[in-house]
Amino acid sequence: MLSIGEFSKICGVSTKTLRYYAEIGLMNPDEINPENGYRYYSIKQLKKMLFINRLKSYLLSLDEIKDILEWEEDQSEEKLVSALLRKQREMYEKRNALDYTIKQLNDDLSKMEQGIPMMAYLDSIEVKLVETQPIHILSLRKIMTSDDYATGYFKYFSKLYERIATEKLTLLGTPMTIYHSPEFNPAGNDTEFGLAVAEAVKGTRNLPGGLCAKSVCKGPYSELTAVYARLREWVENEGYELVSSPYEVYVTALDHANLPEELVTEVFFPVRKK
Amino acid sequence: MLSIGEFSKICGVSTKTLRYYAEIGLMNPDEINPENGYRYYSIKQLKKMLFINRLKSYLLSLDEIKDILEWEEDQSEEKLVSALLRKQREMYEKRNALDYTIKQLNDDLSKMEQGIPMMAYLDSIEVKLVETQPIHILSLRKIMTSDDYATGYFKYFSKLYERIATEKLTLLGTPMTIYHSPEFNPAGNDTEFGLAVAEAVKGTRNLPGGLCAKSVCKGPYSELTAVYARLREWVENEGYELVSSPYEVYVTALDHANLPEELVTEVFFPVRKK
DNA sequence: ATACCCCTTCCCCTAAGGGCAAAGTCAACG
DNA sequence: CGTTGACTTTGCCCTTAGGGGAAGGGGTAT
Repeated sequence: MLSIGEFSKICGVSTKTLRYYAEIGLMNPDEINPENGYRYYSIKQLKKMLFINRLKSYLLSLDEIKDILEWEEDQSEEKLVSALLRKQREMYEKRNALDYTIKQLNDDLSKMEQGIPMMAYLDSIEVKLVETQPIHILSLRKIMTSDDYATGYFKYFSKLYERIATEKLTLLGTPMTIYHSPEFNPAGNDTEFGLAVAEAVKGTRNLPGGLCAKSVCKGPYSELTAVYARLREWVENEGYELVSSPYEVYVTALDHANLPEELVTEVFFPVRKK
Repeated sequence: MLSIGEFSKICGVSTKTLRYYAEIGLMNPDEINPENGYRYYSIKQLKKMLFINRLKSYLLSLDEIKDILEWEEDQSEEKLVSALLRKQREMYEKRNALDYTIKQLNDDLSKMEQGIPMMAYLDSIEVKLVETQPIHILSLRKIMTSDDYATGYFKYFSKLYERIATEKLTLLGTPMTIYHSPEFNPAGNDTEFGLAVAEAVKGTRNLPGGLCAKSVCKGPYSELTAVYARLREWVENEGYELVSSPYEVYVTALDHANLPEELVTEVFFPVRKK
């Protein structure tokens, strides 16, 4: 039997960590002296500890590792493989995200080398005042998190397209979303997915027309907030005020064929003169 | 002026976050109504918020961002660039680490496909009983964290080599480290860097010889713990006990020329029969 | 005046432990 | 046998960047 200190030294895990693992039930010492509470670990547990460390290095949480250790024996093999394959996918996604961020950072750095301030692109976002016509939209209203936004986009617009097809409605224009949430909430925002149609049937509602401040966002959706900020600034500077929820029109669909750099999104802020 | 909700919606930042940023002094609302405590943000702050978000996307901590915002104006430009270059380096390192982990994971997965359990390699680590001779070592004892281990390795062995050169001592064998810490501590471990020399001068100490369990670790240092565990297991199974601190001998130096896969490290556990 | 939404502060929660303190225990040395 | 120093225990607070929810007060449109 090994004292906690010896065990710690051999596996390269702090005693603090070992006590924590005992606390959360991930790995209990093989024996605890009932008189003084001293923890003693067996040689066999060294291997278990190394296994835990290996899983940790693959970015599994302690909870996930605990599950894996509890399967043990019966069908542990294939379940472990499937868990690792899941992590593998996560790691590839993580690497793609990291690569994208590095690319963005390099873009900004090369701009700064040319003396262009990082946020200069904001001032070059153009705003136009337009008059929109009232339309009928067939819509679905859902609470969406930004994470599964892409999934939801496909799912709900597919549903809407299906209805248009089965009910033989006349589609006008491209998909749009309207943001009803009074504030941004990472847990989910009140989002309306809509398609303009010629007919007014049940399930459609009227989207009133009127004066709008409009900008076009070319690029990934992550740059939309900049467009929002610029529009809001313009509204203020020109002496207008918002009258209802802003909405976006997707000129190019989010599709596997489109690179995020090629996306075109129009943003509308319904306004009136103050 | 924008209420916290409007501001939140436009920048895509939750009100919770905005209150938190005010709390830590990262971004205070431009105006607070003294009667009801309502926060009001100006249009100008939209740009600041977007800047903060951009820096956050580059993995800067809120503390680092706060520093950057406080430089503002004077030499902010070059300091910002240098901070971003530092982050760029960190991100490249992070990507390399991620790539390495992915590779390891893929190795394990392909082993498992062949029906080889993940931790099987442990049992194939060979242990030999050897008799070592007492030697003199010129050494330096330091508290080292595993992070700056590589740096320290170069630094301290360089110092020792320098002394050997200036004092014209006779170098015997390759560098070694001895682990004195009674337990593993992530904040730093009591590590002795030593070089065997023929002469006994001041600054050298005697490293007693004797019976040792010995294993060889081929590969990166992260696999050393497995060797430690295997050695400890062997010591137990064969009825020996540890008599002093284990030590490692670096057969191939950690050098830019060597890939981690090519490193060879001998691990010695001084033992005696129980 | 009411209803409903919006805003405030306050407190607890996260993952994976680290730091520190007070107190108890063990083993070795004299 | 006693003491010292090393080792271990529990307990409490701290970390990042906020999220969740409660309790209470304010704002405004009807």
